[in-house]
Amino acid sequence: MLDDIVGYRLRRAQVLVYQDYVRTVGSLDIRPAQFAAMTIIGANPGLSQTTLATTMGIDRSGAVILIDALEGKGLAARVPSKVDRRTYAIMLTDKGATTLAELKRMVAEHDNRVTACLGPEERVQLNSLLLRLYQG
Amino acid sequence: MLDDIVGYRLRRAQVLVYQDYVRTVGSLDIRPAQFAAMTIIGANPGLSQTTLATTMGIDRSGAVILIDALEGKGLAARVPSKVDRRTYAIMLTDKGATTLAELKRMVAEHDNRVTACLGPEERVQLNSLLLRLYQG
DNA sequence: TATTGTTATACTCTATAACTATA
DNA sequence: TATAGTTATAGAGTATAACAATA
Repeated sequence: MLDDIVGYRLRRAQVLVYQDYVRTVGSLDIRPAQFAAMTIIGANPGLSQTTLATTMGIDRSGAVILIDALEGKGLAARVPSKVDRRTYAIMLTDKGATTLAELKRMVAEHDNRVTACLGPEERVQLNSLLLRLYQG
Repeated sequence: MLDDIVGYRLRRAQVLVYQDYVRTVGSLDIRPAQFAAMTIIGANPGLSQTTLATTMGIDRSGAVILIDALEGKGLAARVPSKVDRRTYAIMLTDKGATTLAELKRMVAEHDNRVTACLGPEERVQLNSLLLRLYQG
């Protein structure tokens, strides 16, 4: 009965995947949301906190906390914008870029392990079905 | 980059599915975990709180809070066990059984809406792939 | 007036550890 | 001693609302 509900399966799968994520990158102590933020900053250096927030689908106040954490670890930096003195350009530090590269390796390994029970074409299928679920 | 990571897609899909769940059963104010608990109790009347907890993969203390909430709404009841005075037999009340039946209809509708973008055989595929993800 | 970043606050979910009463 | 239920507490995650500085 519960097993026929997509939300229930999504949650159970996510719990398991999350546990493997923590086991994999636990030593670095970078949360999934922090990894997502670092990836987005790495691909869009100089973006504002509000842009980061809307990209991640969270509130602006959440981006503040996220950047606070990354800044506290020396992984990201707030650079005052020269065109708009209300905003910061968010950048990865050198340490942040190095750490992100290492994280990407670890997360790729984690992703492979977590989907090890699926064949190559099944992984593609799963990703495509999930994508359609949240893109309509 | 993020879109290639199964954990990221799972989370994004789950957020969307959760929002639709809240919109669907919002008026009843029954959380997903509470619905799961009610479903399990309905299928296994008289089970103990510890059994419920292990079935749901949560801590015993979490089951206490869950049953407290259901009891507070008059949906479930703790019946003292006659064979082991440490335990309670957890039951749905009549109101709980009625509410569960209504919830199941609403959740089925919610599940259909959320997977409306998929064809019938794609829904089966998604459920099967998710199941294999957390069953190995 | 509107927007950016910020803070304070609160709420949900969940885990851990210690307690009690029973076994 | 081991287990069931309970409580207190703490942590992560996120949202809301209000504020100052700037546009």
